[in-house]
Amino acid sequence: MSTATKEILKKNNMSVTDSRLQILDLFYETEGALAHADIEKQTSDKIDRVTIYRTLQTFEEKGIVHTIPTADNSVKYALCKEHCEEGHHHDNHVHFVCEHCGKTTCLDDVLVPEVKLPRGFEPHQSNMVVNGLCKECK
Amino acid sequence: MSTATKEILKKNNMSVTDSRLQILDLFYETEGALAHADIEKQTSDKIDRVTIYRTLQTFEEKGIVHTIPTADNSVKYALCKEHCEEGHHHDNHVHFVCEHCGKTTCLDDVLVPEVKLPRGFEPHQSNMVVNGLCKECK
DNA sequence: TACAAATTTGCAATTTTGTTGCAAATATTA
DNA sequence: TAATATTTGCAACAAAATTGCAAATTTGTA
Repeated sequence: MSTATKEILKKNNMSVTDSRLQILDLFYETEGALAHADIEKQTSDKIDRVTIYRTLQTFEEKGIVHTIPTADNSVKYALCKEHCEEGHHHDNHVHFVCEHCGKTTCLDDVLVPEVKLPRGFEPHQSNMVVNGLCKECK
Repeated sequence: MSTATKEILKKNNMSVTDSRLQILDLFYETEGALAHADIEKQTSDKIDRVTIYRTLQTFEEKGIVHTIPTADNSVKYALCKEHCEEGHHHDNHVHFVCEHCGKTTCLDDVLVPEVKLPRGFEPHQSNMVVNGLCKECK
């Protein structure tokens, strides 16, 4: 329901609008990540494509969602589970993309392992995406 | 020079054409990965956009280059250093993207570590991208 | 509650990115 | 060198994303 999502918007100093509520609700109802096209299909036709782009961008800036780098280079978004503040993401968990159904899952409990980089490289953030088959598709 | 790259094309059963030589030379001259736009800028205007798309696709199929999934979801290509055969890539190394200069580097010696997935997930391939500052930009 | 200010939205136009079909040009093979 | 096969460039198209701006909605305040 919109009550909880409403609070999230307020907490982040965002105006509470119908589009934002619908899109945020959708994220909470959905298991796995969402692409722009998914959101367009699964929300009211009243919401313009452009609004969806802008909403996703705002959500990302506010630390509500994060983007996932997938192997096929399609942009996907998922809810930030915790610790994300404005302008600074902590989505240091592994993402899984199913090769069969295409669903992208945040493995919140699997942290991206540290790696030793060659001399001179200063790491700030790591991303890891695993492709394979999910439970349902095996 | 084109002599070496020419051999690579021949070895992979590809016709030796000017476009392919130019693009492959560019990869050998360039440290770090290249996006389609980079190639378009840095080759002769005689080479058509479409040809670049098709050449990159062919190179990938032949195992000459591989794609890199970056956090900003732009498609980048880098030379496969070794072991890549037609239709089967072994680019299981970590990629580094500099936040300052934007350069993408293959860390050929840093292998993507294995992670333990939750029950039910069957991994096939892993990708890891580290963001931060490179030697030059620190 | 009502009003002014600030923010957000939708539309239209445009840009960027990627794809396809096909004839002309180029490369390969014999 | 001629015949065959492959590749290229062009044009048209399709999809994805961005921008400016006026209208609509939301917010803060009286």
